[in-house]
Order: sequence, then C-alpha cells, then structure tokens
Amino acid sequence: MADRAPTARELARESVHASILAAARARLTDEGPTQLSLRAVARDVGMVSSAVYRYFPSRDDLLTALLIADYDELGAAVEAADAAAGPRAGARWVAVCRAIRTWSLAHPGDFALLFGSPVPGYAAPRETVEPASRTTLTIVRVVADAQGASASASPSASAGRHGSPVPPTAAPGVVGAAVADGVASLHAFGLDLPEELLLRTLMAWTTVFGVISFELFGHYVGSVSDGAAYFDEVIARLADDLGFAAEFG
Amino acid sequence: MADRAPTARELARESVHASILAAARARLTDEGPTQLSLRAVARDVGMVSSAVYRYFPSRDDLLTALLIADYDELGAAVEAADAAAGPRAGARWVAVCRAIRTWSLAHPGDFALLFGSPVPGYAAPRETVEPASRTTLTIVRVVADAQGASASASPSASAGRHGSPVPPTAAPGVVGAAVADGVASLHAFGLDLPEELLLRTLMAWTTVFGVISFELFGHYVGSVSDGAAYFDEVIARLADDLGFAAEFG
DNA sequence: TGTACATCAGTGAACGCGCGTTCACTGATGTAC
DNA sequence: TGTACATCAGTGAACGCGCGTTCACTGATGTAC
Repeated sequence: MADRAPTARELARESVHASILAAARARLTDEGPTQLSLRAVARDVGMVSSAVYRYFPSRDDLLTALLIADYDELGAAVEAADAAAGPRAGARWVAVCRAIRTWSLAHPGDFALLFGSPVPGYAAPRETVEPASRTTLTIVRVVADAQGASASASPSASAGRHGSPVPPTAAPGVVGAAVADGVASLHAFGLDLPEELLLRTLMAWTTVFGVISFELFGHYVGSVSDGAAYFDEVIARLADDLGFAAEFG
Repeated sequence: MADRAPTARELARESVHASILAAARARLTDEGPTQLSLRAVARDVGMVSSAVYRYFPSRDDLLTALLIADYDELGAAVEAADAAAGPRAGARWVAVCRAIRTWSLAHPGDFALLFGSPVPGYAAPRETVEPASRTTLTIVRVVADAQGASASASPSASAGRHGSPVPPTAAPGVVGAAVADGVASLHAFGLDLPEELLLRTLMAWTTVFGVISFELFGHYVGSVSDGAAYFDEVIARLADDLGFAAEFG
C-alpha cells in the first residue's frame, strides 16, 4: 500500500506516453482529427508504429486521450481567464469568451475535434463528458453570479428583461420542457438559473462557439472584416441579452 | 448557333452525370464528406471507378459539385418556405429557420460538408459562394422587410431596441468597422440594414446554424430535452433581438 | 443511303500509397530467492 | 551480492485493406462525304 518510489521503467513509460500524446497533439492542431494517423505520430516520436500499441490500444483510444487533454486545456484556460478577471461579472464574461476564442484560433485542429463534425467511425466515450463541462460550467457560473449580483443590488429595476416574470415571445410554459435536462444538470452541480436565463445561457454558449466555428471555417468571408472586433461586438450583445453589461479591459 | 436537338450521347451523358451525383449525395448524406470515396460511388452506380473520370476530373470536383448541389437544395428549400409563409415577417422568420433545421437534420452528412470542419486537402472554389448565399440572403430579406414594416407602421415606439440610435453596450463607432464587408455585400445585392441590425442578423444567422450544429454533433446531450421545442424557443428570442416577433403557425 | 473515319463512354489491369493492427522476436529492466 | 526467471518496451516484417489516379483497350455513337 505504501506507494513505492517509481521504478525506472515506470518513469520511462510515463515520459514516452507523454511524448506520444504531445506529438499527436502537435499533428492534430494543424491537421485535424481525420488526418491524424498512428503511424505518423509514431514516426514523429521516433518509434516504429507497432510500439505505440504499448501505450494506446488503438487509434480510437489515442483520439479519446486527445479529446480529454484538449477539453481540459481549454477548460483550464477558461477557468484561469475567469479567475484573473476580478470579481465583476461583465469583465469575467469578456475574459472567458475571449479565452475560448483565443484558444480555438490557436488550435484549429483541436477545435475541429471538439466542436466540428464527428470523426467518422469514432464515438466519444463517457469519460469525455466531465472535462467537456468545465468550460460550460464556467460560463454558467458567470451568468449565475451576474444575476445574483444584479438581483441583490437592484431587486426590480435594471435587471434586464429577465427580471420580468413573463418571457417576451415564447409560448408560455414550454421553455422548461425544452431544457428540462439542463435544469437537472445544473441542480446536480448545485447551480440554479431561472428557465428563461438558462435558455439564454444555452443560446449564448452556442453563439460563442458558433461564431468561432464560422470564423474558423470561413463562413464570414465577405461579411466580417475584423474577426476580433466582431467577436467583441457579439459578446457585448450576448451579455446584454443575459441581463448584464460586458466590460472590456 | 441554332441549338440542335441533343444527341443520344448527350442525353446519356447527362443522365449518367446525374446518376453519379445522386449516388454521391446518397453516400454523403449518411457518411459525411471525409468518408466519401470515388470508388464507392462508382460501385453504387454500377461502373468501374475509372469511368467516373469521364464525368468528374477528380474527387475534388465531385465534392465541389456536391457542395453546390447542397447549397442550392438548402437555398431552394429555404426560399420555398419563405414564399409559402405569407407576408408577415414573424411567420416568414419561423418558416425559414425551421426549413434550415429540417433540411439539416435530414442531411447530416451534407450539413457536415457545408458547415462542419473543412475537408482535409480540399478548398472550396469561388463557384460555391453564390449558391451559398441564397440561404443567407433569404434571412437578410426577412429581417429587412420586418424592419421596413415596423418602421412604417410605428415609427418610434415598439420598434425594439434597434429603433434607438445608440447601441446598448458596444464601444461606439466600431460596429461598422467589424462588419464593413457585410455592409458592402448587402449593397451589392441592393439591400441595406442599419449596422446594429446587420450585426444582430449575422449573430442570429450564426446562432441558427450553431444550434443545429450543436444538436447534430451531440453537444446538447444533458442540456436540451426536446430539440424541436428548444429550437423554436431560440428562434423566438432571436426574432425578438432583431426587433420583431416570431409567429408560429 | 452507304461507307470511312473520328469521337468518346466505359473496361480492366495496374501504379503507388498510407493506413490500422498483429505477431514472433530481442534485449533491457525488475523481482525473488 | 549474485543468480534465475519474469516482465515488458520496442523492433521489423507482414497482413489485408481501400484509396485516387493513369493508361491502353474495345465498342458503340456521331459526322462528313
């Protein structure tokens, strides 16, 4: 039970494992997931292709490891940006969104793996769900905190449209059904949002990644001149729709 | 110069060309673009693989043909939905958005080609730009018409936030720079939108496809219980943000 | 209307490629006595 | 501390696969006289 000092073999194993992952990530980042081949990774790391099987039982397992590593890296970047942004929700929102975009532009192939078309023949296993939620939860926390702040600061006025009990256009009573799973998920994390705000948060989350996706995949050619400026404009309005004001540092 | 009656050869050629495209589309729809192989298409259509080269000089040209066919089919579906929705902008908006979702869910592989990760090694040529714009232009037209209607019906009140001259949060004067290309593009089509509304239209367009993308690619698992209901909630709020009310038929 | 030649759709074999994965092997590292 | 055996990382060859593309060919369709 006493954890013995790691043997040389164990140390070597860990280091080679890390090298393979690193080489795979480097390829993934500028090639995209469908192009990623075990053999190429083995070549990069200076081994024969069959040796990789000592570390990953199949290509799919390599992909899973990359998926988890990427979700974790993105999640960590987003959490760090949040933490560094100070207490004000508007500033945190901007920091978080910008961190997502910055990471994504720097890692287009990884972005394609996480948010692009599914890789043919590959289905992500359950283990990827939890790291994937780090980013999403950070967004939710910012929104929840913003709501808490504005609710305690000025109970009725200035809380935005979400202060009003009735949603603007939607058929009444249906929102909850559409996002029932989301409500349950939030509760599981000890969080809570009014249904209308939860819906708006899902929308904002989707829009942030949608904008990055369109930017990366070339759909804004001819429409958007300055991706960074446009992104800031977008997240300013998303904050607005969420009932608080974005603050750019 | 007189267009002679088409020869049997020409008729046959056209029909085989169409068969190949149809077979390719069938494969694309449920396999996705990276899986699409010339040889498989040839097999489906009952020819030897080299024969396909009489019709498409390379796999890339096949992809381009599919891209154009798909953009056109989506565009046509959207335009038809718009035309069938009557004159009211709120109803047209709902019809258009739902048509996009319906087509996308029915054609996941095609959706991945049009809006998913880029196909490795393939770059879409210019000819795809124009068919791609059919859908986008339809959206813009609905928004423009909605604005025209509300502007003439009730000049100052009830026009939504976009009636006010100053955008809510954004740094002043920067919007135009971010979407300058979009303004120019609109003018080229004889359309015009206030900058703020153009930005909101780009956002809404992005969100519609972002939502479908997240739904198709599995990112809503655990958050959204009913994709169709959620989509309707989303487009209701997008209409709201665009200054008019969605009308569900 | 009939013949001679040109065009072109489709065939079948072949090219070279890179892939994921398996397997028997070797040599180094670790363990038990 | 030294020896005998077990473990396991990495090798190299091989498997079967499907791919995009080329090329010389055949036979049918079209055209010019």
